[in-house]
Amino acid sequence: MSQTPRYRFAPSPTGFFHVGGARTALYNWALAQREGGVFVLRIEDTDESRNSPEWTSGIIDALAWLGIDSTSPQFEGPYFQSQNASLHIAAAHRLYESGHAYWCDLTPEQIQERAKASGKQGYDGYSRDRGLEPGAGRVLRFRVPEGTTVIRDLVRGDVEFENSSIEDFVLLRGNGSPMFLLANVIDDIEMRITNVVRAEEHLPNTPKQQMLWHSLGHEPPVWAHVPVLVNEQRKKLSKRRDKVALEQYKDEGILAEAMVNYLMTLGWAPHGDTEIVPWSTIVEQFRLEDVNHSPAFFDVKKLHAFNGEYIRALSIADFIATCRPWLTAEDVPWNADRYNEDAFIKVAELVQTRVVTLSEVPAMVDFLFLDTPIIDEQAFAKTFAAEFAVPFLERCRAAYASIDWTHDALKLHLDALSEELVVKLGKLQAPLRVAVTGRTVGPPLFESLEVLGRERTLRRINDALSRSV
RNA sequence: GCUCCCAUCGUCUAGUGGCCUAGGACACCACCCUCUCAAGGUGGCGGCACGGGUUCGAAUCCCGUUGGGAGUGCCA
Repeated sequence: MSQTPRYRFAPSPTGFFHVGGARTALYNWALAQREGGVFVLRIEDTDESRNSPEWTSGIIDALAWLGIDSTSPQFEGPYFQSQNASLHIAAAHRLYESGHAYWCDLTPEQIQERAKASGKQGYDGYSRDRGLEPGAGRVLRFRVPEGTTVIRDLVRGDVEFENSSIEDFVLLRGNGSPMFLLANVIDDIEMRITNVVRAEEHLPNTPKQQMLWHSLGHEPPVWAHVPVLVNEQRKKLSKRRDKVALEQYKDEGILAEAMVNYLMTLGWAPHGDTEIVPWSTIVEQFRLEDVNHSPAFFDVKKLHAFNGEYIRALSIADFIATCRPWLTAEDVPWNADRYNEDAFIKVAELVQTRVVTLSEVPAMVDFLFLDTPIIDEQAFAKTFAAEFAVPFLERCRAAYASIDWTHDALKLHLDALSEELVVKLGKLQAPLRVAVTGRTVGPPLFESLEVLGRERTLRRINDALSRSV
């Protein structure tokens, strides 16, 4: 009879949610879902400097954005490591009483001196058999046994560590507070965790944790250490150098589904030859045994490609709804009261295939809501340098004053002009586009004009004509 | 330094001894479509780090070399 699998995600609240953490959380969540297990969230807040209540709600929000729903029956927590401190300390004392740990009065400086004198690194086990009693400033150290420790890891297979290469590590600090390693293990035991899936950087700590599990009389969980995410220099993603905050990607208009899908293809791939798959497929197919062993480059370009796919897959109604927050934000280039959703709806379809992130949307339609367009000077100079530009615009102005105001009629007229002036339509329309939208690229021009309206179009042509002389 | 991990196109990956003339995706290039730009379509470029084994047969197994990475706190 197998027990229900209990996975866990144990971030420390450092102020923002890291994309690497997001991937680890997603791995755990996918597995818990598929196996009918539980996803336990534990906030590892035992370091004072990494603790602030709003960080925690930030984590919950980030998880929710990723689709990890804290109200799901398969979600448990959040638990707070700091609240279990007495449990950690009690366990440490049990370890002392059973002979698995001992007290040590060496200061870090003394340890360094001894290491220097002996030519070996680290703590040398000096206090192992000194039979010290607990006392002020004394740390409790784990007595690492002889032998070897084998970690059964689902992604890496068996990893062997020589115990002699592991020093007697600290369980309790001189001030009596528990160390992370201990707290982590005690919490996992307490929460009946059966599967630990986390980043590879924890692998070197795992033998210590496994020894703790055994010393405390428990069978260790199933381990799985997944490769880290790296930057183009192939270094672990760091918040100092790299853009790693999930929030930043959300703010630039990355869709959660795209982020989730992309993250899952780092170190793993769905079956078949498309990587764009719904979460349900991922849950069906994801197995730790299939996770790649080497670090994966977090490629923003590919993330954007995924995002473009997801944006284009949206129904037009969903696309409009998804754009709304970006079009009604504070920092939009037009006066908020000038925003007209009906106008946006008319061009939405044309915008949808032209953006990769939602943050690009406002700049693509700003000319509709601005009194006067934001003129790109370089584009203006370049397009108005053409000989035909001014005469063309003058004729355009004359014709557009009376023509039927539909994109077809608008275009038809330019087609005729194009033939007459022997300038290809593609070139011909450029000055018009710059005059009206301020830019050289954008949604199809005649549809844009139709939505803009005759009056505003003519005014902008006038403005352009007068500034070009 | 020491411990551990890793190695398929530029990048993310498929591949678990014969289906591999190594497949897909992103990026890149070309062409088609086209009112700009996209989107879409078609095609192209490009890889098993190296050296030894094992085997009738190796990207796949073993060993070594080289190259990367992670860890190495009274941080988490």
